[in-house]
Amino acid sequence: MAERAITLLIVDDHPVVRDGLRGMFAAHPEFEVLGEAADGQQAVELSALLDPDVVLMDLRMPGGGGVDAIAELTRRGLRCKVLVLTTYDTDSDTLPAIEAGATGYLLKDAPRDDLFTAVRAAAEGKTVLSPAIASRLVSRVRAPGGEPLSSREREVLGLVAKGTSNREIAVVLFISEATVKTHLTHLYAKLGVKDRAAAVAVAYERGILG
Amino acid sequence: MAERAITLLIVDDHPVVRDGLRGMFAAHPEFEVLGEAADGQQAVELSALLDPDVVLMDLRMPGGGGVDAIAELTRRGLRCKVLVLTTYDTDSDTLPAIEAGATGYLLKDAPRDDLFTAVRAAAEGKTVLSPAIASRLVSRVRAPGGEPLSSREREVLGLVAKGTSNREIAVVLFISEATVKTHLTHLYAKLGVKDRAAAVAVAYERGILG
DNA sequence: GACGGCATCATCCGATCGGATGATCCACGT
DNA sequence: ACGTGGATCATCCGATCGGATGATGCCGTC
Repeated sequence: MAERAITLLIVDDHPVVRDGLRGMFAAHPEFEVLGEAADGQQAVELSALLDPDVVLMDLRMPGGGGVDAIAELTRRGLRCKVLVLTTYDTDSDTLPAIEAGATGYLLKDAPRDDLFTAVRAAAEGKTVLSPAIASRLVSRVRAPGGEPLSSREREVLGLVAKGTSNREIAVVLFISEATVKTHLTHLYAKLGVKDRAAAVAVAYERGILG
Repeated sequence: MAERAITLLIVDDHPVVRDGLRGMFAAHPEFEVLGEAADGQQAVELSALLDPDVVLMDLRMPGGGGVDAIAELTRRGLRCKVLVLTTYDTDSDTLPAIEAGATGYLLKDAPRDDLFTAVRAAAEGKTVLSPAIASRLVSRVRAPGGEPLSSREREVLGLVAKGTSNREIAVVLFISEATVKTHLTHLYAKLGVKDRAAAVAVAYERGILG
């Protein structure tokens, strides 16, 4: 053990959380916190500059979402491992984050020791998932769940959720009613539902609306 | 200043956040952290035991939601002020928490100094709302928001959200299709919408579904 | 005992939706 | 150059929905 400290970058828009993490890791000689970032952009810049072993990243942040930041880090081929530290397991970004290249995914309410263990594992490139997340993942995989909606489909869906009729949607979007219906049938298929009410419900469940 | 330290109780199910807050306030002689709790029950017990000036409370917690804890503190007539510290401003519990007796409502991503200011204000019994929360509140108040649905109406609405047709709902609930439609028109009126899709959306927004 | 709220049911009808089908155009990547 | 996928449009038709209107029975309250 303790050949060399594992270096960290902490990314979170909440000062409280950054302090908590910093304090927690600073107390262990096994870890070294190189810096903190408050949004995705800073995270990418500091990762390139400081070259940490592990990036502890919150997903929901203003000014450059965490998922984009992870994708950018992966694209640049940086060696750092990204450990996503999120608050709720209901995040609709779970899968995208892992697809984007996150090494692990933990809930913030994990016990301290789990955090340390996870960071060590992440530093070695191991994938670490908190139990809640893991179970969500498998259920996702089992239930196809996943086809993403096109931007136009999301737009239509948003109007549907407001009670807009197909004809009205057509007017608002400057397209024909037929096209609106096409988008609807497509998004029904993608969401696995058969009417607009259920589509809205699924959209809220998955965080597409809300 | 500094006649006596403002005593605090920290309630949050996330060790990380508890550490962050504790560290932050411990660094200021103006404050004294009396203890920590990880859920609503502990919060109530420790509040009664330690009699803190201010309780810093997260809303979303396992084993006894924050709102219940606040209501219980109020019911017991404890003198402590509850300052709700939540992560997102999308919480549907905003209003219930304040109704239950919370003195203030802050987002966790507030700057440190705002936090200190808020705690001081709360200790004096002043109401402190973060700007984002405040604006949400006024919009809620302006939009009457409020007629509650009957249990039968909620039942129907839940099935609607699953994509169930009126006829199918009738079968499931052992009532006639006409009755289903009656419930629907009633709940449309109460929610201020004109079709089932919008009803589902509003239901999710208000936390009736989800 | 009258009244209001809730749940129940019925009928009628126009408006809207959802499914099926087939077609054109454009952008993007191979 | 070709294929793929998104966005666009059209037409037809049966199914479903939402509105209007009116009625009955139950229950708790004043």
